[in-house]
Amino acid sequence: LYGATVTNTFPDDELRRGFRQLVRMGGLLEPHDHAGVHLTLSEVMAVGELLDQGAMSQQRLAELLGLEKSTVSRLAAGLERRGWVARERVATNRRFYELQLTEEGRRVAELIAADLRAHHDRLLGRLTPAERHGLAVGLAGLSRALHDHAPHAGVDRSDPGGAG
Amino acid sequence: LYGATVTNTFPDDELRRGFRQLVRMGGLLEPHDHAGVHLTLSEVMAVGELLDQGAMSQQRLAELLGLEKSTVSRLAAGLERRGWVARERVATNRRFYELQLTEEGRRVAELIAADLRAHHDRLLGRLTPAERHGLAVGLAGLSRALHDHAPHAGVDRSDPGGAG
DNA sequence: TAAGATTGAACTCTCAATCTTA
DNA sequence: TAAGATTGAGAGTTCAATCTTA
Repeated sequence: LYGATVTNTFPDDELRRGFRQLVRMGGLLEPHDHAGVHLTLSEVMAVGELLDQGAMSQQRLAELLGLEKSTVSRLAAGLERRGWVARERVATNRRFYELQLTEEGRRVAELIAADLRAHHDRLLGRLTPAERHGLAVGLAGLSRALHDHAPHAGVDRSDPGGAG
Repeated sequence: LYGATVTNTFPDDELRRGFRQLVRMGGLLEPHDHAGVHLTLSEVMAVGELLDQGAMSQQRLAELLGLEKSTVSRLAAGLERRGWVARERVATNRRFYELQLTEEGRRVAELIAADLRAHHDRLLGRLTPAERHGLAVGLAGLSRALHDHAPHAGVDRSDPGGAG
């Protein structure tokens, strides 16, 4: 990526604008209106995790989604209000909520999963095998590099030492 | 990516959660506190575009950033208030604002550019050559596939005819 | 009418403070 | 004290409606 001819002052057009646009467009997760019901991106992610992983606490869901516990608190309340998620205090430790898909919630989650899978199939079908392979390899590496560098990993994030 | 053994009901864990986490972590664009001044991600992008592309209208900036014109209106007002961007109505057509970095704005933008480049250098330095190559190839393909599928490209995403 | 820019309402999210249970 | 969950304030964004200029 770097090393090629650089015409712009800002770094790395491909990564920078590319990633931003990709996610802004929501192309990877949209559409999130499924079968007449509307869900936010985070709600789609949430029911997906509950479908795949089963019952869990709000704290655990927040970790999986990369959201604040306060956000998940409101998110879970919304899903409960719509009848897709049941929230029950854990008997042995009443600090915990146990989140679980209702029957209706499971139905919705499975519809979304099918929609999303079809969407991704179409999307990835437009890539060449080399591009699909490259994406898998490159994202894995990037994810690892970001994780090593993450704030919560204890790395100094604002070290200006290597500027230039 | 697809084609491998699928254990989860929701599609494509790698893409789905990976991308979401990547951007949540902000690892690609952070840090965006530079030399004592704070900028939002969108402000960083904005001064970057103005540095690279020169003067432009708010509409144009909104396109480049993938933001609504209303968002850019407030964003530009903020940058103007802080003395980094000059907004002048175009003489020949007073509907347009011409956005342009001030001298101070250019100084800030160049600092950010250096910070960001160093950050990306460190990040990409943690990837193997194969991963860097894969990322470039894969992202280019994904970007193309998303663009073909994008709403503004005229593809049937939500059938504008009856969506009211 | 059309196009660029602005405003107001609503939504998602974070952060800090607080409540509740252990 | 500690940990899970909730609440309130504030930021950034979108959408729809409006203002301004052509």
